[in-house]
Amino acid sequence: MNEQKRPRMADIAREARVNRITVSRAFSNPELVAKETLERIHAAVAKTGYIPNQIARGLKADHSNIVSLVTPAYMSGVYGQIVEQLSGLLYRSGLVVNLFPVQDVEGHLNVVLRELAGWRPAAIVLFGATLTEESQQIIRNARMPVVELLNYSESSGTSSVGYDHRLAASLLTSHLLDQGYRKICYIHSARAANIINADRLAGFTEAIRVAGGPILLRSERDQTNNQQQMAPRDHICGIELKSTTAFHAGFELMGKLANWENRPEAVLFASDMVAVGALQYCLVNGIAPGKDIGLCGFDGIELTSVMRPQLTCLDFPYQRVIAEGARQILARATDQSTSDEHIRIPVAVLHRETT
Amino acid sequence: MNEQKRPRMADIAREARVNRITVSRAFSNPELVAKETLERIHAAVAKTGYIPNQIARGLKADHSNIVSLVTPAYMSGVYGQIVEQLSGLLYRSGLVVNLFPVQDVEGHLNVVLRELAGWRPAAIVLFGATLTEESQQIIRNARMPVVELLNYSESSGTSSVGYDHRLAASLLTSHLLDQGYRKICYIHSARAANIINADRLAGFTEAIRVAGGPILLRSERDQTNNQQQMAPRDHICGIELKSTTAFHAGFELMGKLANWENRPEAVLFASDMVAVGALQYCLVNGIAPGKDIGLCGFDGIELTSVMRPQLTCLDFPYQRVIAEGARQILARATDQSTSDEHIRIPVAVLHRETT
DNA sequence: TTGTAAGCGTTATCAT
DNA sequence: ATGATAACGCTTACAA
Repeated sequence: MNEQKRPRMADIAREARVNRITVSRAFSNPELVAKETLERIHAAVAKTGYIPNQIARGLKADHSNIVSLVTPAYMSGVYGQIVEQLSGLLYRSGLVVNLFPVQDVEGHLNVVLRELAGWRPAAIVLFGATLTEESQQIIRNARMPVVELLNYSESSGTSSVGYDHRLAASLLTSHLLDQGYRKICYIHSARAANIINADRLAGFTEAIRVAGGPILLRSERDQTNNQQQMAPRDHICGIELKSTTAFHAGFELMGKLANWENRPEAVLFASDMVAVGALQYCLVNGIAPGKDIGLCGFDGIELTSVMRPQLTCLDFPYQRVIAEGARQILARATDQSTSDEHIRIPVAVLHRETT
Repeated sequence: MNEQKRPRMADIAREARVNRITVSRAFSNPELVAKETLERIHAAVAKTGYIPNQIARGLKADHSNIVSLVTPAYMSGVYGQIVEQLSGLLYRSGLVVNLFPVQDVEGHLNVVLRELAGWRPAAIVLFGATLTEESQQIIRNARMPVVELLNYSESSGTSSVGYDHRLAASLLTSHLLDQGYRKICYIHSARAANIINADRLAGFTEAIRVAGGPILLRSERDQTNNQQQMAPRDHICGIELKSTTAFHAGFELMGKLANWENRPEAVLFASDMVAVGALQYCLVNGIAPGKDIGLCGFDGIELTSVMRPQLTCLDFPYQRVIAEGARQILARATDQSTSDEHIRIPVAVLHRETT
């Protein structure tokens, strides 16, 4: 396979009886090349199936039209939509998006970051990754524009568009308290290699503390065959979940919560998918969400409004993240000197039927 | 911003008082470098924040450890899981995965393909893209290993691991017929720039024809504010849906189907998400799936088993796609001479409660 | 409008 | 164990 050698620019040049540089120009500045010459070149390209070597091009140019997004390996909910639309917008501006999925594994982020930076993309876009000191070093050393999306941060050296997840969690928790719920359980991922998760947890505990409530931690590492019984007064419950079974995890977890001696009055879920699973459990088992128990999602993926009763969650205008994000990326990819900008997207509680 | 120049290998060499080539070796063959020298080099790297330029490296080496996946811009259901796990497996073999999302827009695939091929990845992985003659040309000219995932194909020049979507659709349709359903409606995306969708449609019509039924086409371009009323005897209904509103689309479409004069006895959905939306409509509106109407999903995303009643769909062992896919990619990325291989993953109908 | 010369940052090959 | 030299395929700067 692949016996024949790949054609190079020199081959096109010979074929079209011009200098290599003219072929180069035909690609980058066709308006500078005579129409007839252009045609010969195009013919030669078509005939040989020439594909310009971006690597060689990049070596000289030291920039590319690729925007690299660093994302969680499993892109659930809003992530997928944001990537889809962002990619569409940037494409229209001549940029090609590529994603580097990061495993939730020690060190993977740094490996990816280093590799990616070595390819000198036009810009690096981060999706709620937790940046260790080392990660930040890498980013700084890369000396290329970095935009953080989804979480609002004021860290210098990177721009950001997103909302304050701490505040958001706090708002949702306060909402539950306002509705009269007292014993509130927070369900989040126990493996929180993600700044967003950490911020949300902080927001929850803060709101509970402000309300004078005790915070009782519990981490359930394996919710399928767990030995430990949950204690009746737990407020916070971290579950270690495979992202690919979030719905089931929510379903099963709700089963346990419902059977606690001292069942929580409301549950706040850091993941909409887990929340939907839990909602479904309630529906099947005759527990009326919004009456018998309060259920609250987070970002507000599409499903939260398709399910009946509809899940209370955040009113999060993620379209603004896309629009502002695209604008920032474009500006920074084009003009390296653009300075940092931090845009906070406002969120509110979308009070629906489950609370 | 980014004032200072990025350090290069020569800078490290000077700093560590060695030749450039020794620095190079320190990265690629550290065992050939004296321990002490290695330390000086590492110190210099740490001090300057040097990041090897993959572009320059690639120019000389003409290969990289990057595997590029060409995926739909919005990765729903199983796609996401496959990418996540595949990326994990390949990472353990020293390969870094990056995704190129393709918009469902004329020509975008070819733009992406050409760009991507120019970066000379170790392998190209295709996710159910419809390859035009031009796309195939590009792939052939790229002269690099190509693996098609998710759809079984026997096209030469690329390996493949997947199932036969035509057969699958046919199986599901036959299942519905076997259950006694006669008036069966098939709901699929009207914009089918995707070989998978085309195959599924073919499988459905084939099964209906074999059973002696008439095929009645209808394409509904805009299901939110459509002028045309659907005809009562339609068998096939293509809906043009924004991928980000699949659940709602299913919900609303089911509302229409349910109110046809001559309501279909069963509905086969090419998208699980649309199917779940439809199921939810039935639940809310007192239509009993499996009794009043047959509902059938496709791939079998997690939700199909969390919803009650559980959705009938395919029993699709996608883990095998991941395992076999990773094996093939690895073999081809490592050894360019590996020959084509076509693996057909068997599927069966998972008869559940909605049929 | 087209061409010449030089060099982008790395590694393969061959020395020492 | 380390070094010198010559590429890799393209583009920038300048020249004609």
